[in-house]
Amino acid sequence: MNTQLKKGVLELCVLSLLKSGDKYGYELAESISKEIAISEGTIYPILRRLRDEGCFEVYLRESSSGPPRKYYKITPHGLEIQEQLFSEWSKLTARVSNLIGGN
Amino acid sequence: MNTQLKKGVLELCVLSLLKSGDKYGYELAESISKEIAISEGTIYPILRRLRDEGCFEVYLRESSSGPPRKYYKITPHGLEIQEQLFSEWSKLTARVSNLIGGN
DNA sequence: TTTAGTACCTTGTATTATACAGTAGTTTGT
DNA sequence: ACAAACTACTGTATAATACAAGGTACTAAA
Repeated sequence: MNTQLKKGVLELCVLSLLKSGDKYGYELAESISKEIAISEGTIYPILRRLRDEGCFEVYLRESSSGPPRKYYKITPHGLEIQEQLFSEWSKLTARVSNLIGGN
Repeated sequence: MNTQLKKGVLELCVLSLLKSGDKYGYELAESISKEIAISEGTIYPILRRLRDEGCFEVYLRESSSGPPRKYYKITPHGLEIQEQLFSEWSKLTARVSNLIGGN
């Protein structure tokens, strides 16, 4: 799938998925992969960036099936960012529709 | 508007707009600006790239209200690219919807 | 016991589309 | 003569994803 089209969208996906509960990186990568082709390594830079921007709190939890998992918990600031991004995404898709019509 | 979300989309817009008839650069910039905020200089690198990839033929036509206009005429190859891009864009929007649900 | 495979996280380099600001030439109106 | 709108172009910067590689932990099979 076209790389460029995904720009910014994965960020929205990550934030949105975390609205419904804490998740760990690998889990997010798996969920997103089911709909959108991404290489696994793609997700971690996004998580780090968003964490650095204060969108997440992070904690470790042991797993019975592998190494400890790093869980991401969305913060109020993260929620704001998510809403803003979602709003821009919605606007953009609507406007592109206007522009290109049925073609 | 979020810069990253536009990546790849402007290309789709340009190609789609040219399906309904030849247009010149400034005209495309104006049309797109009505829906999506872009600075005028943004459009020309896109046009050059797509032309280099064989999506357009180009011709000059004098204008009575300014310097000569450079018209872009989409080629069969350009049409293919447009269809492909449109298809990917449609898939992406659908899949993002799946992923983020109502949130 | 060794090996393979899967779960999980990280990082560095490359790619590439848009942003922005600036240049430049033409025509019209004042 | 001058300003303003019209039209085209370019160079530098920014920033998100791709990809590859590496590393640790645990499990199951050979």
